[in-house]
Amino acid sequence: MQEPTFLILAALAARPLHGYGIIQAVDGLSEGQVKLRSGTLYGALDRLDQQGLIAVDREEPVDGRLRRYYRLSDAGAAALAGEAERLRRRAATADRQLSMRPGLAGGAA
Amino acid sequence: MQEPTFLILAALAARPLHGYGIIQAVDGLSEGQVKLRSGTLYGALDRLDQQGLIAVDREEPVDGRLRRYYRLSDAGAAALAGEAERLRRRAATADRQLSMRPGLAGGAA
DNA sequence: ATGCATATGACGGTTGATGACATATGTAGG
DNA sequence: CCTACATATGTCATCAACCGTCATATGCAT
Repeated sequence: MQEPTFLILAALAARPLHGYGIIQAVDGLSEGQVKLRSGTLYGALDRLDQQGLIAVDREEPVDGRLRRYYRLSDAGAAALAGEAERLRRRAATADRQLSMRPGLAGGAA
Repeated sequence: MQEPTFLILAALAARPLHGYGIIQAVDGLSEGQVKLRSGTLYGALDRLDQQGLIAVDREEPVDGRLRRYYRLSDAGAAALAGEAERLRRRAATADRQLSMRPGLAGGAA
């Protein structure tokens, strides 16, 4: 799972959001590091919906246009939690390996 | 940076390795979760070399064939450390968001 | 002799992210 | 009034990275 996908799920975990709301939430969650493009977003939304990780929560007509809210499904929450755990393991692994790096003073070896 | 790339850098952090050694190291580091394909590996090796994150350490002729060892560069170590930190933040963000999930007993809200 | 681990590498296909574009309303400023 | 920007949804072509498969070759064990 890539970062944009991961952050979309994370954004939807707290509450249902519509497309533009997700873009803003991801911007906030990533401290401005990840600017989600609409191309990335709507493609990911379709994909995640098909995979059952998210679902349409409700549709509200605003200014004569349909605003679609998505929410995280139970499967999506599980996937997100699993991925978070995975990331933590990877980070720990990298640190462990870096501490064994040759030519480093203060190595644990 | 994707997971295979990340794990290649992590594998090389501890010591220089040749291609097949990296495949085995990644398998071990990921506790068998990530089986690196040779197609992924050699493509990533070329790319990371071009980016200056890894470098050829030495070349040893074994059985009439060249075995090429790569090592992590300083830039690669910095990139790996930065990415690890990034992963940790993402994991924490996801957990925080999940704890705010509606319909959950025991939410911190 | 058959098969498996070791070992390097190329090639085509798929997936997911990116960048650019199209479209439309509300709002603020000149 | 006109311009520009935030809000808002969506499509399309392209690209980067990964995946699966194939090709090739040696050493070792059965």
